[in-house]
Amino acid sequence: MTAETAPSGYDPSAYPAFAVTVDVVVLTIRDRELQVLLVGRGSAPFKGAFALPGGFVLEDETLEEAAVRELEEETDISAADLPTGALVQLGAYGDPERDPRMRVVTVAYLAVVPSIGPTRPGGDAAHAEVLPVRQVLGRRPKHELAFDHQTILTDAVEHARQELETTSIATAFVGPEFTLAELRAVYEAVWGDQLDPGNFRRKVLSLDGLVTPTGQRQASGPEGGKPAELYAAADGIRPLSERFRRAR
Amino acid sequence: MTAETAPSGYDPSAYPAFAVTVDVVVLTIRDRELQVLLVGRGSAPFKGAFALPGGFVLEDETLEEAAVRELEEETDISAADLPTGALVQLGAYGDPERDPRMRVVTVAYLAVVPSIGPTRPGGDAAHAEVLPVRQVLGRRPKHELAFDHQTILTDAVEHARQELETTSIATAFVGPEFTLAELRAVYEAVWGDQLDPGNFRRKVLSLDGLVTPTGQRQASGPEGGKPAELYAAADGIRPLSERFRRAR
DNA sequence: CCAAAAGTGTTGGGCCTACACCCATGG
DNA sequence: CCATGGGTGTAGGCCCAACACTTTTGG
Repeated sequence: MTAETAPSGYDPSAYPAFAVTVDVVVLTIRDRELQVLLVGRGSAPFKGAFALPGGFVLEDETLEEAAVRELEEETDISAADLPTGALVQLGAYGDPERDPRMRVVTVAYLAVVPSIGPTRPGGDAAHAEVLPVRQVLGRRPKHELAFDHQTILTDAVEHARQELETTSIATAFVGPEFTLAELRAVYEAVWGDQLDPGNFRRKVLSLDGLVTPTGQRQASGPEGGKPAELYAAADGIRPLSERFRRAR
Repeated sequence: MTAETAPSGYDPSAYPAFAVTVDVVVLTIRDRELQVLLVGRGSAPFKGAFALPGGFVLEDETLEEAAVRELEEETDISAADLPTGALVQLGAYGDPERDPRMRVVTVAYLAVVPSIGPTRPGGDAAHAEVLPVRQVLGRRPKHELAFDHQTILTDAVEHARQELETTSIATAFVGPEFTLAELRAVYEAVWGDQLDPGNFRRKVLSLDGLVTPTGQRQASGPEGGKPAELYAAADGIRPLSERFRRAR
């Protein structure tokens, strides 16, 4: 009774033991579309289904360190490539039934990256793929993600949509230098709507510390057009001075 | 190696065992001020310090069920009193050093209630008190909350401020019937600024499904004044149709 | 010169702030 | 009748969506 009412004064041998894992939702823009990194499961349960990359939290690492480690183990993304704030916690998922074998509480993270290079299938992950979020979330029940990862992905996308409005997270989707058209494509992909290029430009430039001009210009594409100015993101992902309003 | 890369295919005896707890930040408005329920710790570590109410997650309950149970064990609040959405998860806190005795991952919840009646000190909680958030967060390091609860409380308040803008959570701070002045006092207490009564009224009434008029009027207070109209909240805490903007 | 994309100007409308003002009550 | 708070009216300003227009490139 005592042991159940406070995380203190308990007998260390009397608490229920849980496994704690992290799962990482790695989002990127590919082909002007929001896409997510998934691993195909090579063993039961959910053998053959896709799942989010993830794994156990080790004894002496923080939850965030575990998420970074999983990311580094399965992709070519290193911690140094992740600006502060490009990896955020989504929350804990701990339904007793979420893993049929045992009680596992997982802590989900959202990672936003400009691109996903070669992946390293690790552990029981047979292979890794980058798939459009729209396609994955539109699946019929029998083809859903393993465990409760469908729910986690849904929450992650909602979180990303929200953060676009309040933080500079959009810059984590693009490289170190980018055009405003590229940045606009991020908002359009994540929000799923079209933005006016002129109004977008004014809005972005009016927000303190979202982007800074580099003075450089990018060569025009194959279709011609005026060369775009290049911009760089501010260091780290920070709250915006003012909300970037999503159109209704 | 295999066991570390995915929450599957592992040997159940090979994973690191963690203790998992829930901690609940119970916020309410008292004396026109945002206040939080804290328990005084009766045993080491942090004996004598205040902490958030919380405790172990049991083998067969969800994280949210554990949070509700803790709430019911230490206060007179029952699950039935909590509208859907008045209890939300804040996230997981799992720094290896957060509990000096062992590895504990805690999942923090935010509960918003109209009032906190008599409390039941349980377990090693010597006593419970409701204290102003401003006072608790303003404390010097030596008088801070136990564990990382200072951080959790800070995050909870920030979360609540945010949710006032985007959801109908404000109605969870007041009783089933309330005047717009009472509701306005919630926003003022949580945001820490003054709102224009007239503009507040128009804004609240313009938002779909935030409040519905009961047709009743409340008797005037001791100071006189026009009797206020009474309103009821919509069922459950829901996202607002439009953002309730916080003044800068 | 034409198409295409970047970037700038402009305008009308909606919302919001800051008040002034009226209403209904207790003392 | 006065103080107090509830509730309504309204004018000015800011922001923004929409869209026309200019600029600069490739072909």
